[in-house]
Amino acid sequence: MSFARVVLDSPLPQLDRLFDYRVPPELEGAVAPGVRVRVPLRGGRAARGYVVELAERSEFAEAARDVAAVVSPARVLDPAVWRLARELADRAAGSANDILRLAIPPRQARVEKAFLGAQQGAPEGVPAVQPPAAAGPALPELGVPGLDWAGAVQRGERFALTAAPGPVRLEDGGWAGGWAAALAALAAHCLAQGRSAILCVPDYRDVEQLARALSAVVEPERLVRLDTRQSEAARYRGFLRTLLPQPVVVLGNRSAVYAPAHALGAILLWDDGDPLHREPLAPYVHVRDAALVRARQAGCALVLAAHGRSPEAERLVRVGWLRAVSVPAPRPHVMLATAAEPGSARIPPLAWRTAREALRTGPVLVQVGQPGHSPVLLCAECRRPARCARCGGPLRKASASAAPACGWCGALAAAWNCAHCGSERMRPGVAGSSRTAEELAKAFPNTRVLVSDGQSPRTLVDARPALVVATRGAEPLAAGGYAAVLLLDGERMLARESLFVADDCLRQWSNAVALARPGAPCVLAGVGGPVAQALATWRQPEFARRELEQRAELRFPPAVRSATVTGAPDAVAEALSALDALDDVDVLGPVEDGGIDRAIVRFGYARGEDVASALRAALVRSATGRRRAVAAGRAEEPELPRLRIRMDDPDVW
DNA sequence: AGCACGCCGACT
DNA sequence: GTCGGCGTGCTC
Repeated sequence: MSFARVVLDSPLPQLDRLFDYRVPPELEGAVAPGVRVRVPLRGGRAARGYVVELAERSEFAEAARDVAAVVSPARVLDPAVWRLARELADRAAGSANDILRLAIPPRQARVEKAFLGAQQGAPEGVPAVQPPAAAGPALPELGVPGLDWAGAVQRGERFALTAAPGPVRLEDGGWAGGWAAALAALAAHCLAQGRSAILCVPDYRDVEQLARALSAVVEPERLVRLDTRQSEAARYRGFLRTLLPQPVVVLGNRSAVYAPAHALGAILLWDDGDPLHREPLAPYVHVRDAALVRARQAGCALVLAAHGRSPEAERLVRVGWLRAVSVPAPRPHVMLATAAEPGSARIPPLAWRTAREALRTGPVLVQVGQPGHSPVLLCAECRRPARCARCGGPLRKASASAAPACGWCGALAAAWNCAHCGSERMRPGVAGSSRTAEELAKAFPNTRVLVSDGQSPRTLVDARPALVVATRGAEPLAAGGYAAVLLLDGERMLARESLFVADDCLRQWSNAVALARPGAPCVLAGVGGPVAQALATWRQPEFARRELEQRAELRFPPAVRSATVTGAPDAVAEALSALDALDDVDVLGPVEDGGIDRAIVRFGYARGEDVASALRAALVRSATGRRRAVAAGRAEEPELPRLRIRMDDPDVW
């Protein structure tokens, strides 16, 4: 008699552990580690789950019931992925099962059938090894001095890589960012050693770009894409492909970091500071953290590559976990144009001149902060937001010629006057991308003006002169690079209330500057101070280090970690009391908001395990303990908010 | 989540 | 004496 240890597919924290089931004779052999199973639960309920391992004996031998069925023979839960899910869940005070939901795409029966059919002849559950391909493409230069990459893959070394700015020409005549070519080369070398590489990039346009760069150096049948833009079927097909015992290059977004790639040699993460790398689903594990833990567990190499340096990456360099390396490149030509009168000249004279000059030789990128026409209208006198007379909503204009209307109730603001100063005149607030485009079209009558924003992003523009107005993050690549780059609305971008604005702005400006051709002028308008200096001198790591030092003094992340505890006041108090005995832990709050308490716990990295396990235990207690603390209220009382724990939430700062 | 077990009030 | 109320705790 043997037993199957099963992880249940349930969101309940109290079920987040392994359950033992007997393997009935008729399922002997079919129940194998990694397969999806159906199992009974007390009360005639059926649950789904994955077999984590088989065992000869069990503590629960008498209580154990039989595995009900094997859903399919595909071994979709890789042992290494299970270990990763367990550790990440523990670190994030969440369920391993929640991680598995990200790691294993939903089953597609038809896709799986085709996959298993192709494995005919191989022992059950063990896919056939495909013959190694004939001599592949020639390996590209790595271009990172002092980096023994082959040795690094062997020894599992970790790096913060600064990529060279500027686009590069690909073999097929196309263009890609230098960063993409660099990462493609690292992945190709890893593959040449017979090891898999995982490439994680923030958004689908980065996937496209990197896929182009990879196509020159990796055979197509060795490349597996796992991105959010794919259909469910394509994603599952790609996922199953990574289960085969042969090295591949996995390219994708956040969840690619969990791919069960065979003989993993390296994890390569592009632009770890991009907010798209934050996982929006519980337990909210950042891809950077997942990559760090996985690289340590797998003993594989890790590269955090960027044009700049996130404070998190800088911290890892400071503590010696990452070694800083870079692709040598000339420093970009960045000029600062500080407006004489603050808020007046949105496009300073230097920027106009630069654009005019550059337009003779190629496209000019204009980065703006906001999409659309003009999101808000302000009072022309007192500069306060113009409000709807009827409902108090913000007034805006849908296009240049449209009448101002309320963004909430839609009422036209016919005879408007400012509720504050009585003025009858409005002026546009921040100009959006299309408004800037109109403005520029007027100023440069015989020039093409292209717009790229979140709604209709462009990926590539040709090398002919054009003004390319793009919102931050939606900048197209230009063939040969931009002849000039103008960074507008910097002041407005920096004015956002968040601890991380400066990092974020510097990162986005750096990425825009990196789209310029070598030596092309780039103008940052209306911003001074250390952030602007860091961009102009192209010394982002030093800025990151200063940020980190300041945050260490204030005890802000990433100098420390944090946990947000929310819920009913007594539940929050109970959870916090579990932390009393720990040192290097302090609590901000709790503060009350609509019957819900919220507290922020800060702690040093060394305390992470203790804090997470204490909070997790409190969460389980609150989920299993007396459900209705106030049993007296029998009617539909406003349901008590359960306890919620979130580790390292950047949005609270 | 759902369901079984368990310890106090009205009943054939 | 027993049936059943729902609070409490467990799920291999």
